[in-house]
Amino acid sequence: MTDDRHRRATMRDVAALAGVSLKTVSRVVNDEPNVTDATRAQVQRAIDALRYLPDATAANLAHAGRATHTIALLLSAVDNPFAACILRGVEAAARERHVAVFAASTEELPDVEETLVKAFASRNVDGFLITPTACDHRRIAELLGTRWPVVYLDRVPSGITADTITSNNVASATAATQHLIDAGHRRIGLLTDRLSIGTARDRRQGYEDALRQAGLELDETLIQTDVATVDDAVCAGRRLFAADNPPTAVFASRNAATIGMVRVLKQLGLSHQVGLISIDDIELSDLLDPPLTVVSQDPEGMGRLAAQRLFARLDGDDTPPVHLIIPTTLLARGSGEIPCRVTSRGQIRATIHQNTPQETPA
Amino acid sequence: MTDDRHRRATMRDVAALAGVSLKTVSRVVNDEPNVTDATRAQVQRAIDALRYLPDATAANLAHAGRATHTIALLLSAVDNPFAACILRGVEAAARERHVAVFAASTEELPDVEETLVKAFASRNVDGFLITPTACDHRRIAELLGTRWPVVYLDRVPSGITADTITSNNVASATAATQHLIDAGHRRIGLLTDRLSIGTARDRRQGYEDALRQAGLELDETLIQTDVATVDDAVCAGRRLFAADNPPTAVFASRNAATIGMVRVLKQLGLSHQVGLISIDDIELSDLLDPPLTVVSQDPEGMGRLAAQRLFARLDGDDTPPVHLIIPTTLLARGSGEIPCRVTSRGQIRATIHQNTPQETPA
DNA sequence: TTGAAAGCGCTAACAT
DNA sequence: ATGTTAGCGCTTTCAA
Repeated sequence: MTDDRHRRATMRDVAALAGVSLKTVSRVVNDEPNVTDATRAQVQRAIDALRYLPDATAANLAHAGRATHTIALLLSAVDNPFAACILRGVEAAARERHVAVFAASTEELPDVEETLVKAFASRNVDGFLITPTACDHRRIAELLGTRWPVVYLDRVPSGITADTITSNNVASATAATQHLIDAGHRRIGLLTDRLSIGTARDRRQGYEDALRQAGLELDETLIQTDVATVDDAVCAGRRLFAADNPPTAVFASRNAATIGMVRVLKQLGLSHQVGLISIDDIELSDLLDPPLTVVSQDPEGMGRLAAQRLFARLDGDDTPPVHLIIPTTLLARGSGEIPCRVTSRGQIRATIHQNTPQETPA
Repeated sequence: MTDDRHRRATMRDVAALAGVSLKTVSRVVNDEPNVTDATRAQVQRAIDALRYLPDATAANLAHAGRATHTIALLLSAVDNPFAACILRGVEAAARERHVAVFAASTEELPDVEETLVKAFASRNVDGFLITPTACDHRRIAELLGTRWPVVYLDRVPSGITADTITSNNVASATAATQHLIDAGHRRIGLLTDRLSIGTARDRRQGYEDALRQAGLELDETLIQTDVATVDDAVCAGRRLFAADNPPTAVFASRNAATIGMVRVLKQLGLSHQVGLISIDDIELSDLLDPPLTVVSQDPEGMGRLAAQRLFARLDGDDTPPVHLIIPTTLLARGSGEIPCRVTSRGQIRATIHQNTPQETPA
């Protein structure tokens, strides 16, 4: 061999050094009974001397069907703070069971999602935790069959029934919108993601519910969909406030939407005039001026719960799929309590021109 | 068998169904030559019918010493925005090579770090990317030997020489401190992590260098170490401003330190009186009042570069270890340009008492 | 209490 | 172009 230095000690090496059989070493490594203390010590010495580390994948292969103690977590993007907290929660639950976590980003692309699922299934993970992209998930469910349990996170997968953990999106959106209505607003803008994503649909639903309950009419021009990035949100926000009859408050239903909206309001000098409520708390949001009123979710709890559900499935739980809904909390911090001061049509628009004319499209 | 439904089709099953030998299926699966199109199609049909998915771990075991296309990334905490961006960069580079990434948090605990290293080595990862905890890394280096290459990230590991990617911490800290000096400050507070962490030592070094260059004396009472969390930073900040002769500006050398410091300054009503510069840009920090002046790092680039270095090692690069240093950028946005207005001793302290007496310790 | 043989799912080297 | 044999590192029989 050219690079024997790279070779790793095997159980066979340990057995040879300790002067026992393979199986005896196996017994010691796996803490099985029927080994005398003397033999055990002898083997242990060889293990230490060779710095032997068991090969978990070979062990798994031998005892076919046994757990690899490895799971895969598919997020839209691992660096989104919300996703990062989910990962944290998953990791916490996983560590207790000595389970390792593969983390990956789907980029919201069904193709990437499927590629990742195959890649991890091929690596023999025990199961999957997936934030589903907006596509029919029957393909993935078929691919995984009954061999790999899946728990869906944050969004309900379409086309299938499976274990799912989400926030109470409709109720959260209703509460957020209601909160703005309570502050006197009648024209409330909505920023939301692509409606192919269930979460976005739910939040729009909650928004509409609140308007209806308050007897307010739905104005489609106040609704900006397909807001996936901060830049999208900036564009959407500018569009809203360049319109003839702009909103007096905005409900930003995603963290990216919120960040963009805060940026726009600041640029337009409207931070203290326009009400703003957001879903998803972000670091520093309580230190903004005004502090951000948010409907705070519990991504870490979501991750932990999803992992626990997956482990229950792996432990043999074969009860019907459940949809667990995690409650949210409205944190009134300032931006959502700005009263509706606009009485005459167009007043806010005038303010825009005055402060930052260059920001308003021709 | 009790649960044959859970059984996964093997290459043998495919061979049987296609009426060919194992090896022929193997050739088709691995796109090897010497299979007629007809046979290939025949095998492919069996693969599709059985929804066969190759077992990557078995393949790896067979061709011993071959890559598993799996690496492990150890971060201090996966939900820290800085760490999450590193993960993102690593993932981007890894995906190009079809490499899967295990992500895990050390919690800054050497024991956890070692446990994780063993857990991933045992799972046959190809190599490691590690943000080292504050401990002698010879143990880990010995454990991993030459079998597993390691690239260290963000911090220089102590006790060993190995591939390492860091920011230019000393220079960044010097620049940050110098920036405050340029604004007229003479008493500059420093918030930094435990000095057992190299990064913290480097940043303190840079701070001291800048003071020395400006002919300013070092005042130990202005230096708060062991700031690891936001809460630590809040406490440290209060201590600084409760002192007899408080600083007129602060250099917060970590994102947690910055967040805590912003909080304290806001509570004390000093946001516009005290200069503040930070290392590590955070989402929303440009929207604070005043906007935060930061020395921005490139965690995503760091992650990507580290992964590329690891892959180079895996591809056989055996040149001596390198220490790659990623440049940083000072973004002057407001908080760091607040001029030094304090002329008489104790003036700031008076302000504190006036605004929020309850915040000042007895 | 210990060990020998068989085989997990796959690939390498060598037939045919 | 296709198949056979051996074996990766380990665990499971089952025998001693």
